[in-house]
Amino acid sequence: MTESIHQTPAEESAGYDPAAIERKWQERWEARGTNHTDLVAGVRPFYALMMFPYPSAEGLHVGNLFAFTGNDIYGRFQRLQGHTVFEPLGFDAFGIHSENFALKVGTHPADLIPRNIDNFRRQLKRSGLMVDWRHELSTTDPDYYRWTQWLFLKLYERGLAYKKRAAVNWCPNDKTVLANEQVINGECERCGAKVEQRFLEQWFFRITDYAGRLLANLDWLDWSESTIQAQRNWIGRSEGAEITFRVQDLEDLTGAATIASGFTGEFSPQPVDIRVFTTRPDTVFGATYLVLAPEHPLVDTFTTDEHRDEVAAYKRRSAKQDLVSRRVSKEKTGVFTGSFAINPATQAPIPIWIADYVLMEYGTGAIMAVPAHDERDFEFANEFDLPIVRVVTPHGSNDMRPPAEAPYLETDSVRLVNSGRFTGLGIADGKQRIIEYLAEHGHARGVVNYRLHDWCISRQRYWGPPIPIIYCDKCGTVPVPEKDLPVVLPYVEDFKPDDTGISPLARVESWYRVSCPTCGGNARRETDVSDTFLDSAWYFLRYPSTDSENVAFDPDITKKWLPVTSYIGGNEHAVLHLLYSRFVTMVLHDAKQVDFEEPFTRFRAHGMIVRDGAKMSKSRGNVVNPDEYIERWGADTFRTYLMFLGAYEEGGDFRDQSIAGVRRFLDRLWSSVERATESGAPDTQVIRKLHQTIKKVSGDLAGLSYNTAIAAMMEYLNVVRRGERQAHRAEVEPLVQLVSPFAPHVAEELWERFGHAESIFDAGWPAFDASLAAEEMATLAVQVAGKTRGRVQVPVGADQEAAVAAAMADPGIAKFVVSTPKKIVFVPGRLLNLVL
RNA sequence: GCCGGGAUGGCGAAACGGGUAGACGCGAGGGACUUAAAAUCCCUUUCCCGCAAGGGAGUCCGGGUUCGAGUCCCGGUCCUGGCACCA
Repeated sequence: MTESIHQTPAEESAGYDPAAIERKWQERWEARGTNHTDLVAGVRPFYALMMFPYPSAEGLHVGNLFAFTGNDIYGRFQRLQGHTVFEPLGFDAFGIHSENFALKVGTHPADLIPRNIDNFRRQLKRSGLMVDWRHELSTTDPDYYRWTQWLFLKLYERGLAYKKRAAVNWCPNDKTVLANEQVINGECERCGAKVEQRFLEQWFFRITDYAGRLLANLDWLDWSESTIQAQRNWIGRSEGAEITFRVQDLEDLTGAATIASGFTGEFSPQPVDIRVFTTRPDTVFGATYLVLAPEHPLVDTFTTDEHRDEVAAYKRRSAKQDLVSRRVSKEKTGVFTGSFAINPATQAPIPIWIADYVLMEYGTGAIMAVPAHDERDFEFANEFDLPIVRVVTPHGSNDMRPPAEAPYLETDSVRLVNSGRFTGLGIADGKQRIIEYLAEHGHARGVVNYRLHDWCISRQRYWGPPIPIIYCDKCGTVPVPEKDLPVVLPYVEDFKPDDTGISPLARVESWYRVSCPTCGGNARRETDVSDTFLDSAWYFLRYPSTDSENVAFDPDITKKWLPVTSYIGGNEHAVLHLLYSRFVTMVLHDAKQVDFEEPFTRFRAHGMIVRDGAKMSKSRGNVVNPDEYIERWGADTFRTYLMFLGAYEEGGDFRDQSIAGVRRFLDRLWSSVERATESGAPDTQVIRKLHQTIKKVSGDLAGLSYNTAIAAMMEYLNVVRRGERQAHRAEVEPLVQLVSPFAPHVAEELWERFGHAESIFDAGWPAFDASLAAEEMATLAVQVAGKTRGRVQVPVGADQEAAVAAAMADPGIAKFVVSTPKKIVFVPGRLLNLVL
């Protein structure tokens, strides 16, 4: 029992030897298959999913481990509660990150990635996750991306994949397409050259067709509120109207328009209508000019000869600008087209301009400008001396002058002015009545717009799954037949993007030259690869079916295991990854491939872990390398510390000094178990505290409140050990179970020392006795006139009378009660307030 | 600019339908054990006044509601994450 005093100091200070124990149990788990999930026979399936990592060359980031540990604890807890838990892990290894890194260090990604994955797997295994490694996957594996390509075909079949010309960021120096993240202040992140806009034919998925459903389901999903909000904003529903403005006197311009558009056929004197989208149809009387996006297809048809050069120059200029800096620069530029349109409300002719502050991608690519009530229009009107007409004013104000700065008035306390028969109406009424009025004359209709864009999945890059499409001279676009999948990404020595602006695969003639699957004639493959987000949009469907060779996901297994029971990940993926996964799942649902339309029943976003108050980054030199810490403190300590440093859903601050406290806790637990006695009876007060602790920890784990669960266990252990008392086995054995999700290795070891042959993770979760968990005596805070003056002990359930008597019996309290209380506030078991 | 999250001791943090502010841990101070140190164990530790008993103040700032506010409401400051000319 008191062996420890005979140990060498070094051994004693170590408390227990994590390295030996962790090795022992990791080996034993592997040998016993402890972490294997019986996907077929397992009862009460629980799919505990974590966002799979991108296997970087730097190795596992502590942020990954923070996320995974939190998920692992939750999974282990569910297992202990009787679920069959499936906790798979894989690698998101395609993409521009890997490719760029490989370029930088001069390795081939196909060589680099397996090394990185090996390193990640080693690190992950060391950290003691309950992962069933038999279901590991990598998105770069042809057995995986074969089905990514299959997924593309499913979308294509359903008309949800289409090709169109779209702008990309182009670095004229590196001669390559850049992702938006690679453009820093309008310059290439690598060489600093000014980035330009280029147009390429690209594949898109029609996610906008699903905007309404993607939005509506957010109402019932059990997800972190912040994530739901982010998705709502991203989908960006706005209600408004499409209003049609007719271009005036087009007859006079048609000759010019015909020439400009290269139109050589028969002239037909069709009037030209410009449709605009607005959320403020109530302000149509204040629309004093129209603005079209420079790339709007109608621009040339009504640009007058006089303005043709200027317009053409402006279009060239804005086309040259890269996508990012065009958004960043707020200066208003634009040119007049020379034409006028009729405002359908006022019948007045208003000038038509083009300007790059109007985006072709949103709405109709054209707006009616109401400079009095829109900040951007206001700036533009001031820049170019365009008229400003006030049409909204606060109640009771007779101010008809144009506002000095643009107030975006949309409240209950304003009314319309200068608006003909609608003057005097409120905003909501005005909107409705004006739409109705314009609609009668065919000038308007109510519409809903989303800011969500279709998903561009083409990447003019090498390191990704080739898009399974073949272009035939005769048959046109032909999807690769399913039986020919996968379209294997060839090993290409020179995968550097070049000045063609198209994928490196376009240089590999032996690969792209194929015969048409339909007619056998000359054909070539699509040489773009798909977006990494497509790889990760369905990986959760693959995990349970990694053994299925002939289907992407086995129908029976999928029915049993999906949708995912619990998904935990970072909010950096709140929008793209989670939205794309939802979209893909909905499509598969519509294609009768799965019987659910939402992939993740419950999602929780974990927080971010910083160090010494600042985000970890290589440049700051404050990156935590998990290996070092596991080496020094052991995986159990490291895991528990990560969970202790802050609220899981909020993140926390990593402090080197604080980790020692967690290690001390585990050391104390160890020594208490070592010294525990089985003779006699446990202390009843301690047992009472134990049951309270079980209750508290169970509740905290269910709510991911790991930090407070750990605090509760520490508090309990302090009670057990108070005054160097020897613990009874019955006092500490359940504590070992409570600790096991956090510190699985040491818990297994102690469990074995208690004489159990089975894994602690198959032993269930300790139950608490509600009557024991309840307190006998309550401490009541006593306030006199709202100030806390003392506390008294009363039996639980004591009534107000008893509480007052107890309070008045305390002279320290009674002395403040200088008059008869006017009012007594009594909260049973908590507080008594004597109001004088 | 818009949308999230946040601000609590020397430090990381607790306080979950408004009800004992600071649980738990780190650090610090004191003590025990030791020839000594480390480790371990015990005590103290929000701040101010006081030898003490005790008293006062206190959760970013300013108001408000309430018997009672870290928590709710109004206004502001700062930090942090995301989006960004979305009509």
